[in-house]
Amino acid sequence: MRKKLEEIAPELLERKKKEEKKELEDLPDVNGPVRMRLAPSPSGPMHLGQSRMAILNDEYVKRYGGTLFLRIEDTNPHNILPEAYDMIPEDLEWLGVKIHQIVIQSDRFEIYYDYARKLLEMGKAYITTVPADEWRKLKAAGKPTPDRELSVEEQLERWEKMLGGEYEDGEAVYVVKTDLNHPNPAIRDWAAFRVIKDAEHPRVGNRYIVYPLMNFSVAVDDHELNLTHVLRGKDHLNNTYRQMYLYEYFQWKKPVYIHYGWVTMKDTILKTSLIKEGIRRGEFSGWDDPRLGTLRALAKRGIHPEAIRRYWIDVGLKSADIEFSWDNLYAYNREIIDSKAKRYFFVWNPREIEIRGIDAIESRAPYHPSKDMGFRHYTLKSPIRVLLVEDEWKSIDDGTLLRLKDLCNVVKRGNIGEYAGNDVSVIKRGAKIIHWCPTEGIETKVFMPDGTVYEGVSEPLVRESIGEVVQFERFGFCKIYYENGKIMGYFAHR
RNA sequence: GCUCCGGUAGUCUAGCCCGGCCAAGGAUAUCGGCCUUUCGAGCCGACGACCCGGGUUCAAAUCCCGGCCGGAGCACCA
Repeated sequence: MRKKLEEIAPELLERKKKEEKKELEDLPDVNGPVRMRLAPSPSGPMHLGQSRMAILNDEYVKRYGGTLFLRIEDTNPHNILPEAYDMIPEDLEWLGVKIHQIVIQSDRFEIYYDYARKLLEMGKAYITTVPADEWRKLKAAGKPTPDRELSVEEQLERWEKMLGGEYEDGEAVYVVKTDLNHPNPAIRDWAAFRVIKDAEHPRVGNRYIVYPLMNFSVAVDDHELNLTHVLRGKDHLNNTYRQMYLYEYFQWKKPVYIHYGWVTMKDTILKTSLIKEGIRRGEFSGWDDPRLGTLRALAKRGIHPEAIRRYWIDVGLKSADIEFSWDNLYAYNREIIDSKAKRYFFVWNPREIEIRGIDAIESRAPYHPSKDMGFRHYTLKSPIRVLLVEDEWKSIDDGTLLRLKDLCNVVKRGNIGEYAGNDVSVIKRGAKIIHWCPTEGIETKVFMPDGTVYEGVSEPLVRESIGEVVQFERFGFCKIYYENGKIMGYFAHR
C-alpha cells in the first residue's frame, strides 16, 4: 500500500512538521471562579516534587480566576521545622505562584473540636482506649472495639476527659466510624484525633493536647474554605474515600477531586528528614546544597522557575506513574537561559603554558556567539603565558596545531606553545579548538549536583556576572557567586 | 493477604471518554550530517512505542473479557 502510494502520489507522504506546545487540559465541572489549595506541611522548604501541585493549582486558578489558598498543615508537632513557615511562601513566590490567602491549621483547633463534638453527638465517632496494635488487629478482622458502641453521653464524657488532659499520649484516640466490613481495609474506621503532651508546638506551645489527624482537619478545612477542586497525588486516593464519610455525615457539598500519578525521582534527594539530618551532620552545606532537590538548591544553580513550570505543565495531571526527567527540565531551562547567559572561560586543573614566537597578542572574545553583547578584551604581553586544562594539554600529541579560542593558533612543542598565526580557517582544516584563561584569572570553584567540585581559574571579567547565570564555554551553564575573593559556580547543566 | 490506581519509544507527552482523518504526532535523550572560533545554540536526518492473549466490528491504541507487569494505601505521618 505504502509502496503504491510512493509511486502514484508521493506528495501525500510528505509530512508537515509542527511543534506542539502542550497546554493543561481543562478542569471538569468549572462554574465560575475556582477555589483551590496547596496543603504542605511545614517540615522543610519546598522541593521539586511538591512544586508540581503548586504549579498546577496556580495554573488553573489563573486560567479560571478564583482563589488559591496556602494551607499550612502543622497538626503534627513532631514534624515541624519552624523556619518552614516562612520558607514555603518564599519558595512559592520564587516559583511565581500567586497565593491569595494563607491558612494555618494550628489556628483552627477550636473549629476542628466543634466538628468533632458534633460528630460524637451524631453517633458517628467514638473514643477508644484500646491500644493501637490491638485496635488495628480488630479492624483487620472487621470487629469493633468494645468501646465503639458506648452511648453518646459516655463518648462525650471521654472527649471532655481527653481535652482536659486526663489521658496520656496514646491512651485515648478519637475515631471516625465508617464501615468495619468495608472490603478495603484502608477505609475502615480511622483515627481523627490523638493526645500529644510530649511535644511543644512552635506556634501554639502547649495550649492544646488533642491534635487532629490529617484526614479530619483536611476534610473540615476543604469544606470550610468552600473548595471547588482538589488536586492531589493518587497516594491520597484512600484518604479521599475516608474523608467522604465526613462529607456524607455532615451533608457537605463535595469538591471535585483529581488524583494525579506518582513521580519517582531517581538519584534525587528530596526527603526532608534526610536533608535535615545531613545538614546537622555537616554533610550538606544547607537547604540549598546543589545535591538536593529543594527549590532553593535549583534556584542556586540557576534553574529558572519558568522551566519548572513548563515541565509540570508538560507532564499534566494524568494518573499514570511517571519518572522525573532531569534531561527534559534542563532542556527547558537551556531554552530560557541560553540567549541571556554570557560566555566566559573557566580552566579547571589549570596548567601554565608559555606561548613563544610573538611579543604581544590581543584577544577579543564575544560575550555571546549570536547575541550582540560586546566583547571581552585581553592583551597578553611577552612572556606570554596562559592557563590550559592540564589533562587536555597532556592528551594532545606533540606537533599538533591547535586553536586557542578567540586568541591565536599554536603548535604544541613539549611544554610550550609555538605561536602559529591567527588564521581562523585552520579550524576548517580540522584544528582542535580549546579554551584558555589569562594567568591573572580569578580562583574559581564549581560545585556539581553530584557533589564533585571543580577547582580552577576563570577569566577576571567573570566578576561582572556575579549573581547571574553564565556559560563556561565547553563546560556548561553555572550560576555565579563571589565569596572570600573566589568565584563560586553552581552548575546547572551543559 | 485485602483494596484501589495505572501500562503509547530510554524518558515525558498527544490520541483513548465519542472506534475510521493513526501511514501513531510532538518534546527530550542518543547517533550521524551541515553550520558555528564552545563539547552550547541552530538546521537536516536516523533511531525508537500502542504490555500480552482472546472477543466485538467492514474497521481497535481506542470498546468488552482474561492474564501479565508496575505503583499506592491498609499509621495515634502528611
